[in-house]
Amino acid sequence: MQLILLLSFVSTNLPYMNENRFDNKLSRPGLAFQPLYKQVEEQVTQLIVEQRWKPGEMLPNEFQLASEFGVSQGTVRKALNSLTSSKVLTRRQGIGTFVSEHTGHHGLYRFYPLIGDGKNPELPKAELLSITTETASKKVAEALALKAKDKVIVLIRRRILEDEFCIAETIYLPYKWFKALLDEKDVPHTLYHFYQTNFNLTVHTIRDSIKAELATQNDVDMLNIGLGEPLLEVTRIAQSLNDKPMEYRISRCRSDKYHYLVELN
Amino acid sequence: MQLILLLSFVSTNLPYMNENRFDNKLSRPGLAFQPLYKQVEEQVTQLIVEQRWKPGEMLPNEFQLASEFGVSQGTVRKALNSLTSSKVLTRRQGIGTFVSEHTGHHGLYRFYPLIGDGKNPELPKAELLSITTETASKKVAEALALKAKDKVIVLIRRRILEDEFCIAETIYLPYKWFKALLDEKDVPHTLYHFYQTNFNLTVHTIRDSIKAELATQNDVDMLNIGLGEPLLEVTRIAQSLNDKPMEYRISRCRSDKYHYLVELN
DNA sequence: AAGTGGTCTAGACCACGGA
DNA sequence: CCGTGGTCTAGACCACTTC
Repeated sequence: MQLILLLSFVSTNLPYMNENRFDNKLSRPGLAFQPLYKQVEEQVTQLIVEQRWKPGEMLPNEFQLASEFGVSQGTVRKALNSLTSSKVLTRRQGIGTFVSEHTGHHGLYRFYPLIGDGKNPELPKAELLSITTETASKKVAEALALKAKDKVIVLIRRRILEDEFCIAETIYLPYKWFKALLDEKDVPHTLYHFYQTNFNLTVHTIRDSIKAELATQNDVDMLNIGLGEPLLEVTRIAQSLNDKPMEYRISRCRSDKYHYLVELN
Repeated sequence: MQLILLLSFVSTNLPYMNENRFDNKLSRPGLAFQPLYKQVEEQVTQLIVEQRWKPGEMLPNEFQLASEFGVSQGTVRKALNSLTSSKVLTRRQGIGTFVSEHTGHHGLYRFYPLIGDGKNPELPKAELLSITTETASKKVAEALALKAKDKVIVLIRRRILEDEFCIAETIYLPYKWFKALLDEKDVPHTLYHFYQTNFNLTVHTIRDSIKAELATQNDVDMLNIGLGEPLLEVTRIAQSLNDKPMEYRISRCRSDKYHYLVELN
């Protein structure tokens, strides 16, 4: 009898996977069920996408979020730590939890793997040569998950390290998200931070395919190198926080003094 | 035996950061203090290095490990999950926790980023051309953290994908750890699994530097390609579980039909 | 001193896989 | 059926930062 009473008390209080739980905004029954902490992760990500918290802003503390989502503080913590390990959030003891900014040497560098031989990583400057609008080619449309005749904005840049051209880049952006870019007067060197602050599009993951190529006449003109010299061609698809492709870029990189660096574990 | 010794060092049931804790083998006072779960991570890693559990073997369950290390089950769980995310362990619900094996498509692939264009990842076969012993050059000694005149074992291989040579590799291994390799009759295609099972050396992290190069006469002979064609040269340093460099390799890869793939997040 | 995230513990129940 | 890891909660204390 005591056992029964105890059980009924527990189930009203806050049981794990109680039926009441399914009335909660967070929980779903059946096959599509996700653990609560994953649901919290998704909710928080969605709220960032919706700009409830902007990059650099501080989130409420764990207990406030816990009561908002109707879960315990420990579950919120697990979700926040998971988002921290995927670089969406930054946590600082004694301070708070912040939406990561793609700025400085922490967040940005990891997507700039081209290093001068024997040197420390350094962010190159960029010289913007043109901004145009085109109809996406088949390859570009596929990479950006666009329809056949969708428009894209095309940027052509040269990147400069130590007063020397090192990379020639062609960048394709979906017109539907980036059309305001055409009116922009000053497109900065650090595009990913610019995307984040001006278009609310944060680069979350990238996929680089690397090939070796010979310098064409165009490369010679762009990079001031000899015809037929070997170059690294890096083809990149960048995905946003909600896993939609947001940038397609082809970078042709001098390889005589620079190398592409990867660390895996 | 180790278990008994370890248990004898463990002080009684302990509160968090109690003074008694500092008598525990796991805890250290002062500046070098590490959280308990990190200490458990290090201990478990060390025990794997010492072969208390071999690759593929199952560890004791969380409660047994907890009592052995004198911490709570939750702390052990945090340590085991962390080691799982760094690919040292593999956990399967309902089964147990295992030391990761560098085999099959799960553990091995992540270190083979060369993909046929438009194809799915596939492990290449290898043709071993020579095994020799040399004195390490300055560059090799530096990469492998060896003394000036230490010896290294040098393997030269060609790798084959779909009946075609795609990579020419030169591999340098510290003689002190790999000397038994000289007596080996059958060196298999999958070296990292071989290192793990025969030499108790598990590749944990790699660092690849990628450059574009022109095919030399040697490349022409090795890969059956045209002189002056562009190649990817991948220079790799592989580190073991205890972060010591264990392999230095230079791979010259055909780039006409293959590309090197990186995903970052 | 107050507030934050970080660590640690304890205990409950669930889901999976094998006997 | 049992044992495993997975999820969730609750509550304690520690360490860092700012005021």
